[in-house]
Amino acid sequence: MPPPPRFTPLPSDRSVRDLEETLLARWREEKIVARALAVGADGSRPTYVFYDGPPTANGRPGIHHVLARTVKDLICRHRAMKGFYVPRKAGWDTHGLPVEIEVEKALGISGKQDIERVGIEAFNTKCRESVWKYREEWERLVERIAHWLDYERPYVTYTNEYIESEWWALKTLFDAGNLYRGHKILPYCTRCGTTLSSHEVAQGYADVEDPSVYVALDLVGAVGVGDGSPSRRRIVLWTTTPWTLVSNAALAVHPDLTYVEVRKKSGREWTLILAESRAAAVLGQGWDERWELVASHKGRDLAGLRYKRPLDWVAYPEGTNHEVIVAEDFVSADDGSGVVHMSPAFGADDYAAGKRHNLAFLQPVNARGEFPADMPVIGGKFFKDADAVIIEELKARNVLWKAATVTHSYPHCWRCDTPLLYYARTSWFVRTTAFKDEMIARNAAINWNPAETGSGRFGEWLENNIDWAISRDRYWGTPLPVWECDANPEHRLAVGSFDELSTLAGRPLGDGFDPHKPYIDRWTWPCTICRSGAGSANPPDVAAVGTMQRVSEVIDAWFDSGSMPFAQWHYPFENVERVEREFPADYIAEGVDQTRGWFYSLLAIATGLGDTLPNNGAGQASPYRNVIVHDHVRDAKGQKMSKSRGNAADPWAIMEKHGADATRLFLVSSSQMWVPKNFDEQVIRDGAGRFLITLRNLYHGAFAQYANFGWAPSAADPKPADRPLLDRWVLSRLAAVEADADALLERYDATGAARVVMQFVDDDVSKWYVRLAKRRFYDVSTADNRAAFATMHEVLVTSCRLLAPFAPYVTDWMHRELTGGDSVHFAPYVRGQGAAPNVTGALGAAHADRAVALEEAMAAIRSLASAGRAARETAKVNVRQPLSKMVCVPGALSAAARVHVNALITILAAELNVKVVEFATSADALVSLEAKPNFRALGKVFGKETPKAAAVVGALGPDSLMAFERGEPVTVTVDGREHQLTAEDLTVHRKASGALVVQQDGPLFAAIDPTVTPALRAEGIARELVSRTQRLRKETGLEVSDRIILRIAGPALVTGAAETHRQWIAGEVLAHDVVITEMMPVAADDLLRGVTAVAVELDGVTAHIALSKDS
RNA sequence: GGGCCAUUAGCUCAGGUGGUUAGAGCGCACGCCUGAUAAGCGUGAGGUCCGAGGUUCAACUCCUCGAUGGCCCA
Repeated sequence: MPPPPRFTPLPSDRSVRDLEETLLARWREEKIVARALAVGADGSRPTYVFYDGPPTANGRPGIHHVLARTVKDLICRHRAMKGFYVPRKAGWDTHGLPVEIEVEKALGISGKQDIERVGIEAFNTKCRESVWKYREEWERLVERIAHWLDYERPYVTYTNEYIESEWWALKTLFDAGNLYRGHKILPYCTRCGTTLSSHEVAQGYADVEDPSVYVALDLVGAVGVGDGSPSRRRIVLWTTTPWTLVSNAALAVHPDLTYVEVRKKSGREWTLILAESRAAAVLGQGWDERWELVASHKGRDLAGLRYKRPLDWVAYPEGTNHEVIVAEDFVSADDGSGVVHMSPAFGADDYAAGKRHNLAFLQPVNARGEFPADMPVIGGKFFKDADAVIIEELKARNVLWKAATVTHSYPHCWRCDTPLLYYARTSWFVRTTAFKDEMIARNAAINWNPAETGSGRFGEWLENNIDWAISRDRYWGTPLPVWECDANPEHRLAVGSFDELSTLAGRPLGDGFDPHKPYIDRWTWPCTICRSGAGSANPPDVAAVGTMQRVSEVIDAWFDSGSMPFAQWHYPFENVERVEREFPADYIAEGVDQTRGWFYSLLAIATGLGDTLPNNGAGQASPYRNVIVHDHVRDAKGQKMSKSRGNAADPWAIMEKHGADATRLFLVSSSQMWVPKNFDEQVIRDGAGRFLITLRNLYHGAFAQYANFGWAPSAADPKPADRPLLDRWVLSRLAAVEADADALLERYDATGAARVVMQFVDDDVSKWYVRLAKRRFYDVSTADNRAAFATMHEVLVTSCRLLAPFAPYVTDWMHRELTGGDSVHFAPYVRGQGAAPNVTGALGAAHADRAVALEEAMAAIRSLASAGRAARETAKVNVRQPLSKMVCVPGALSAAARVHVNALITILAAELNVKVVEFATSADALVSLEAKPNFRALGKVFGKETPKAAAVVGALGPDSLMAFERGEPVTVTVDGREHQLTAEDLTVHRKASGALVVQQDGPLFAAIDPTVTPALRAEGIARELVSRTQRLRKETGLEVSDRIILRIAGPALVTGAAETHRQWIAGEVLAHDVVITEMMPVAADDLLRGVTAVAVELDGVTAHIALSKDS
């Protein structure tokens, strides 16, 4: 058996799926993820810390997770290749409302009463199981898309260790006075029975149609204006929540706003008061024709007037103020009537105004959002459902001015879609306003990608920061570790560890200690403060000693995730050194929706904890130094993906069809991370998929299948400096691309990096280098062959490394084949990378292999080739027909590049199949000179006269231009103004004139002489014959190395050409003998001897060729 | 209702500080190659740069006002 080929073939029928799955199996076998995570863990490398924002595993992973994980993975992978130790601990978010709601659904129950009936113990047990529902699928997908992170030892937010770390944090905040209980108006979900934090509310805005109701109320004890006679006066208020009128306590006007009092001209007996600027909106266009102005008032003058409320179903408490007009700054004249109805229990502004004016506080809605059953008309109704009935009632009471509807954005519960109720509740808060400035300062130090998110969206959010409502009146969450005395709630303390709890309670934790509800609420003890008599003037009274009982709340799951920098390591109880080393993070990446979520909770908690965390004193960094914010994935048409629309892409189907490499590459390269991405499978296939096919073909088709004839890297390969210019050019480009890709990744521009490498492989390598160097791979023995192989090998190996973060599968496969060594993921990202990681990547960096002038020259050659081909198309002479001459101008080049252009001219000649390439000179009759004015420079000199000046410059004749080129002074006169032209003012272009066929590309041009002489014609025919013969060889199934006997017949034109180029033809087609005849005698026995013959049309004449294998 | 971000060829995207004929890839058309062939390559046709005003000698670029889409806030 022959030895296996050195470079395993990668034929195009090897499916992506097979390749990736084979590799995946190999990775598993090698335990490569564990190995990758361990590199440098011994302290041999500097650390680059990544924090994983924990997902919940009670939902299936979707395609947007593939995007998120690709972004996370590729930066980490790059930094690991750069020589860092990159710890990447996976995490699971396991608490909170989403989990509870899933369990409610599973149990077929809804609401807190149902949960209490099931029992908290049973309910929480279900929750604990539920969070792992899709864990297996998650882990499989993460593995399949090659997101390498530590799932062996993930952090899990419900574990005792994690919770204990949070207790420590909460106690730290509590002891600093930054955790407090307050009574505030908070957005509240009546179905879930809990308040929501501002970032949760932000998730749930939706456009809804609500009533828009104007109500006209009578002023009480009013004295009429104008003639002074008593009359009825009415004031118009506006609301979109008619149900809150039940608890109306006051009306608010803006003190500085002008209000008009008007009477209908048709002689009604009453007047109407409303904001002047709203009159048209409330009374209709042209209102002043129908209404007369009786008086106008400043808002502050209306304050103190009394009115009669519209609905009187709830009694006002003794000693409160009610049915009074107050002046408040928050009143807006942008909508409504400029008069705002106040209901202190149901609005934050109302509540604050209520405090200021001692207004009656009516809260006739229970925690389920229902009115009391015994209330007239709306008894027992859900608050939102009362609106219609109340409008009817207002009509009946003759106080309704008008009712319409308005579509506006209203907050809903982000989990269950119930409209939220702004409701006065008791809740626990983190006093983030106390360290708002510090958060803003830390935020300023974060490298946000894109920058606008940090300065804009997130920055503004911080500016408007309010205290963080962290408690939830729910069941499955980290319990708030605050204990309160039932005799005196002022006796209150936070417990910061389980040991402390054990000590306070005076009993051991015992096996199976669980800090969750309901168990934790059984931990009580006699209040030590009562016992010591502190806080009381009286001596201790043993009978009055209260019991310390935990408050009932659990905390916001966002507090869980925001605690992960320390809680994932059970800090400060364990792993102190680890956290000292791995806080803060160098890098995180999440979706825009996390701006007010995880991005905020990380910052708020870390800032609040200050120097109780390592490296985190005042003025220190944020908990993350760099962040990439990615946008959402939408469907191919730009629609939001959702289960209900049925347009959500299934990541598994995508993996099967396109593979992880193509999917990742598409997600990264098609557009920046931070713009919404349209997920179009067609684009995956045509873009990233196609690119990967090209890469594979370069490996297999252009390199491996020939290298396997006997090339392997060795000292016999010429040194780069001794290789042909073409090789040196592609190596220079490689070095440039390597530096650029690295620099772009260093600055978190993954899209830019992917594009720069893809562009190089496709354009420079495939379209140019391989096309020109192709024939050099057909043999393996000469120095020239070895140079080509060595160059191609270097290009492929390095390209694999550069692409490894984006397409980890195929690059690893190829890299192993090419190097015979280890996985690409353990290779250095940049060649010559020292032991110390280099993070100072600069675009266009210098490199030993860079030859900038050569790159410049080749760019010019390529442009000329393109112009030359276009010229041939114009002349309708195909490339196989040799032509005598091409005349060109390579444009403005540096002197160094000019030297290279001369050396590269043979490439141009071969590419365009011309005998000679000449450069046009000014003296050349073929060429005329033309001035191209530079508006930018001329504009500075001539200002308004620029267009005239440009025209004058453009009209300069050849003599002037030649003089200008020689450096002699040339002046132009515009409107009598003289100006001596400088090199800045214009560029001189050469243009072909005469009979040549010309194509121009800016300053470049190429002109070909289309004349086909008989000799050229013969040569063209010889080339055609070779081409047809080659095709025939292939059709016949000959091996590329098989020798043949060739017979050619045809008219004199054909035979003459064949005769002239017999030697060359024979060499090209590997013919031992070329028989040239006028006729093609096909003897009967020819067929038996394996002769294949065809008639071919060449350029208008018919020729016959026949070949047989020469055995 | 307010704020932010988009809007450039059929599609996906580039286009420092305003400068003359706005680019690329894909797709499309036409063609080449046939020793990368379930590949490879070339040429070409496609654009009122969302609209309307304005500033300027000159606007895709700056300003104002709109439109559409998205995100965020109240």
